[in-house]
Formats: sequence, structure tokens, C-alpha cells
Amino acid sequence: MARSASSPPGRKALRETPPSEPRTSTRSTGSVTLGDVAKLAGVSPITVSRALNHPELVTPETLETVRQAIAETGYVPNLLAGGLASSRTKLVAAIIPTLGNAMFIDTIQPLNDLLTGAGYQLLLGLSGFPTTDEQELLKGILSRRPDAIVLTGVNHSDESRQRLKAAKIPVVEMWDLTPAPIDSLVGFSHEKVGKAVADFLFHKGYRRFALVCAGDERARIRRRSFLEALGGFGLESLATVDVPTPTTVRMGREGMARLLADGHRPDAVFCSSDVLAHGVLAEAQSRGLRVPEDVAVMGFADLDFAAYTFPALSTVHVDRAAIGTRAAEILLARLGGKPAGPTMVDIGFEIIERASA
Amino acid sequence: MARSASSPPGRKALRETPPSEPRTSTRSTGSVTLGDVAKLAGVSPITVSRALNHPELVTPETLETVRQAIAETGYVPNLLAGGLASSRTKLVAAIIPTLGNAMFIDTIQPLNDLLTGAGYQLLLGLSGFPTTDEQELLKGILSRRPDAIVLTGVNHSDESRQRLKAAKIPVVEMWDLTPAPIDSLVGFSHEKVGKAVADFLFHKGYRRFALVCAGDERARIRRRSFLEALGGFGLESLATVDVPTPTTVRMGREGMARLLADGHRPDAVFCSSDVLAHGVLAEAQSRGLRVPEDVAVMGFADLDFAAYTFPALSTVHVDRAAIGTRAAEILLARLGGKPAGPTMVDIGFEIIERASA
DNA sequence: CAAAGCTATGATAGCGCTGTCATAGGTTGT
DNA sequence: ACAACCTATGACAGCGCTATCATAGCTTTG
Repeated sequence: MARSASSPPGRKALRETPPSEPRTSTRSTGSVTLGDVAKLAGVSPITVSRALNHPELVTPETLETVRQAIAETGYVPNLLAGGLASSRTKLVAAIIPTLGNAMFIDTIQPLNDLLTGAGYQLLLGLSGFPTTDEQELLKGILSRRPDAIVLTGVNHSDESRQRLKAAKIPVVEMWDLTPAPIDSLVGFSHEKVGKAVADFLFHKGYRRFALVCAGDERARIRRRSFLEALGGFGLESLATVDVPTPTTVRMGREGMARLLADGHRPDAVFCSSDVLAHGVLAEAQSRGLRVPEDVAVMGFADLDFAAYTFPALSTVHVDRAAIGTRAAEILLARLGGKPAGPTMVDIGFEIIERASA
Repeated sequence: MARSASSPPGRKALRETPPSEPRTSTRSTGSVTLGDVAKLAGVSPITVSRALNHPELVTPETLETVRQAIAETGYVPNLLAGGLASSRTKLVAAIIPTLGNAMFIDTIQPLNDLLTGAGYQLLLGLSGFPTTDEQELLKGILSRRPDAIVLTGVNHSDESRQRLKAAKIPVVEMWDLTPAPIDSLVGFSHEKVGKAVADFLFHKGYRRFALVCAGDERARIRRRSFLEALGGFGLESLATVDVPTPTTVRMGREGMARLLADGHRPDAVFCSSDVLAHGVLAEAQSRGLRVPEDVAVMGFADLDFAAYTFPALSTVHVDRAAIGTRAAEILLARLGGKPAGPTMVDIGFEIIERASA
């Protein structure tokens, strides 16, 4: 607005300019710039920059003048330009499989909140979208030059690892553990979860096990160690059904229906997520099966509804918010040049015994 | 990698440089640039740029040479620089209240997928975070110069509207209707929903109504028109409980518990979301109340689980994915300079009668 | 075969900001 | 009183990319 009158861009105006003049720019975007604010405030552009980014270097009066000029012009800083000049974008990227899974959402929310509070913005990338693999996604994200990046899981292509190293930014992998992380790591052991659930259910006396498992990488790990542990007890040939991601209550119901249709009569069903478990619960109830007397149901993640279904769901509690919080703390410390404390964090898990198993 | 040997930056190196030389840059980021690729490929930087962004302008052989140079160097374009130069960022921002509400997620997912498919990246802003209001959030987002922006709801401060107009980018408001949108609009009438539900339940014979309502702007509109409609039937003084956001099953259970504790004996409970309705269902069941014989329960949104609870939830179906899809289509058309079709879309809603009411 | 047009590539000059160094003016210490 | 230092501000030169115009080498056309 402060500018529109003085510099009307466009081809026409250019033609009318005498060729001797240094030619007014054809490319200006027409939006208010630092320079415009500076002119109005009667200071140099760099002073405006400082007023915004290092106000302690500017006298209170100058600061006030600049503030007014900013308000008057409606100036919005251009972080593309700022980031290009300073190599700091105030952007942190996080890659998660999907928004459709409440597990990751509960991690992302505190991550976002802490980063936002520290002046960063979170850019979410969804790797579960079938037509782009993580590698492509990562390339796209790195082209925005984030200051740091958060990844879900620990399996990344060599090329991805290479690119991440080349980017020279803090990286946090989360939701799993590995002896060879790219950089920092916040997660828990899915193997131990599988084993712990097997122990728990076996010692409660269940013997006819079934699994309803989604096509998630980490769910598979839990399943494998669950089966191994049961094998250790001398139990073999368990009934398992696979359901596609994203997991829904519907898939849980259908999974349970399929189990029963196939003639299985499990006395305990372990699901790869509470959502699936919830579906199993509903299917059992709709068929008049009593939970847990006729069939026990065990979920995973302890989502917000797990304690409030009827009957309440036994599950594996994972402090999902803590994953996000720790990841944010590690990143913010490192971005601030401070020591980050331990950068390999096992947040553990806990078997929660409620009514359903 | 291709560069690190030839240009060791840093203070030391600078001091050793004779003062007559044009001084090697102190500021280079050390990462591979277009220029590096160009040098390796034996072409000019602009040709590399074209190979990436307008390959049809480059001969196949040149393209191939450039491709190889890119692969060899591991070049990742810098979209900050590109965006600054071209005023196109390939970034679309969307503001939603929270990730914790599956309603919006179901809209965001197709929005993200379509935008990603068209080469855009989606930047999510969460306005529900208490310490930042939408206005601040918007400012932060606009400083990244997105090519377009999607907003949830139609109530925005004058300053926000001003800024959005000044940004001169396509804007889509969604999830509500208004006669005075900022630009484009994709939503449905929450007033009509409230009235339709009141009609539906009244005509099914229910008379002792209760409401469990979250502190959501649009939920309030639905509640108001629901109450108005019932008032039209001569019913007054309904039992209502407010629950805080984000809505959870727990809040639904507690809401129902509170209603009963207060001595209310509703024969129908209308909830501002399926999640709350689900909690109401669980609470009723845990007290031995039959649904819908003793109490009917009605949700809102038709979330994925609504058809699969037991008993299945009667609710208001909203095609949330269609909101995202239409928003994406409108934006992509306008960003591509094509006619966008109608830019005020009422996607409607539908009362779904299942078992719970 | 000259004029005109087309195609592939290049040179130049920014986009809007900040790192870096320089400088004017003030304060302190002896 | 003067060096030594500090503080607030400014000038300048890029950050890495693309819009724009220019140009060399073709093909087309009457």
C-alpha cells in the first residue's frame, strides 16, 4: 500500500521509461519489503532487520520507530530471503507415515507445540502416500532447507542417509530403536513389546491365540517377537489375519469376523493397534461373545479411548507424547548450540491390564 | 562433496588470501549448488535450471548430461533461492484447529495427496494451540510466501483478512458457509445440521433431549439451531453439558455421567462429535442402559468408526474428504491459471440412521 | 538467397534479506 | 587529554536461484 503509488510495475511503464535510465525493475513482487519499512522509519534496512531479529542491538527509540513503520506498512518478513541469506529457516520437518493414525498424531502434537513455542515451524511430510517413497519425500523436504528433521522409524535407504548426512542438520529418528541411528534417537523396542505381551497373556492362562495385524513395519516386528515368544512356550500355528493400513475400527471388526469365519475360536486376540482391538471388541459383542470370558482382546498404544471403551481395553501403554517432547528438546538444544543430553532415548512401554484381557 | 576440496571457507583461509584478490566468499553454505552442477555438466547454470523446471526447452542430450551431473553431485535444489527468484514457492498452507480431531484429518489427507501429486507441499498450521492466535499463526505462515492458503472456518479477524488480501494468493475457507467469504469457500451449513437433527429426533418420538457439546465454534452453531428448532416444537429447558476440546471418548463418558449425576434422564443425547457420542454409548452400556431403548445417541461427522460401534452410531454424515478434494481442485485450477469452476461450494450433509437412535 | 522465424543456450541482473566489516559518537581510565 | 574501548548504525556484498533479453545456429519461405 505504501508502495503501490510510487512504483507501478508492468510492461507499459517500462516502455515509457527513457532507455538511458537504469531501468526500473520488472521483477519486483509488489509486496512491502524491509527497504520500504526502512525508508518510512528513516533508518537503513539492516537496522530494521536487527530490530526484528536482534532487538537488543537497537535503541528503544529506534525500535519503536521501526515498530510503527512495520505496523503502518503491514510488513510481513520474507523468510525465503531471510533463510537464503542466513542459512537458517526456522523450519523443522517431520516425516510420519500418515495423519490417519492417532499414534503419531499424539507425538506430533507436543513436538509441534514445543517447536512453535521456540519460534520454529513444523513441516509435516507423509510417507505413507503410495506414489511417493520416503526418498522422494525427503528430497522435497530438504529442498526447503529445514534446520532439523524428525523421521519415523529407523529403516531408511542408503541414499536417504547420505542426503541427511550431507544436509548437516540435526536428525532425530523416533518410534523405534536401533544400534546404528543416523544421529539422535527416541523410541522403544517393539521386539520387547511382542515378547512382553506374549508373556502377559500366556501367564494369564490364555492358550488359543490370534493376531490381527496391520501392514505397519513396526507392527510386524511386534508380531514376530510375539510369535517367537509363544513358540518358546511350545505354542505353534497361531491364527493371524492381516489388515491393510490405515487401521480402522472397521478393519478390526472385519478381521475378527474373518478369524471366526475361518473356524478359529481364539481365547485371546492381540491387535497391532487399539483401533483394531476396538473393532474386535465390537465384533465380539455384536455376536454375543463375552469379553474377556469368551475372548480376551489386547490392543497396542493405549490411545485416549482405550480406557473408556466397554469393557476397558487392556493394551500396551506407550508414552507417545514423551517421544515428541524428547525429540523437540533434543532438537531445540542442539539448534541452540547447547548440550542435548542423551541423544539415544528408550522411553519404554508398559503393559496395561484393564477389563478386556 | 564435489566442492568441499576446492573452497575451504572460514576465517583462517580468508586471512591468508592476498588483499588484492576479490576475496573468496566467507558465506558459502558448503552445499552443492546449481553452479556446481553446471560446471560439472559443462553448461551454464541457467541451463541446469531449465533442465529441472522446463525440461522441454532443453535438448535430450543436454538433459542427460545434466541429469548425470545432478546424480553425481547429489544436488538438492534450494527452494528458498528458487522461490525468492520466481515468487513461486510450491507451498500451500492450511490452517486447522488441531491434529487431534479426526474430522479435519480426513479433509487434510486428500488435500495433501492432491497437492503433493501436483508438486506442491502442504504446510500445516495448528490454530488451536492456545499461546498463538490465528493471526500470529497466519503471519508466520505468510512469511514463507505460500502460493495459496486454506483456512478452517469463516471467522477471521479484520487484520487477517487484510493480510490475506495483501498476499494476493488464492484463499479457500472450508468447513462452514458464509455469504461473505474472503475468496473461495467449501463447506456446509451447521445451522441446517442442528435443525435437521432436531427434526429427525423429534419425529422419531424422542422428547427428553440432552446435549453433549465441545467448545468448538461450529459445534456451538449446531447447538444453537438445534435448540431453536426444539423450541419451535414447544420443548424448552434441555440438559446440556459442555466438554473441553480436544474431544475424546473419555469426555463423552464423563459428559454422560455428569448428565445422569445431575438427575437428568434423557431419552436422546445429541453430541457434537462421534467421538463424544462414542463415550456416551460406552457410559450408557457400562451402567446397563440399553441403547437406543433407554437412551438414544446421536453423533456428528460419521467418522470411520461410527458404523462399526456396537450398536452402530446414528450420526450426521459429512463428506470430509470431499471438502479437501474440492479445495485442492479449486486451488490447483487457480494456481494453474485455469478456470476453477464454482468457488463457493456447499457440500451438504446427510442424517444417517443406524442403530443408536 | 536474403529476410524472417525458430530453437537451444547464455549473460546479466536482480528476488529480499543478513553476515561482515567499517565508522561515528560516546564513555572510561589514567 | 588521549588512547582504548564500547555502542548504535550503516555500506556492501553476497545467499542460490530464475526472469528477461540477447545471440548463435538452424530451418523455412517466396
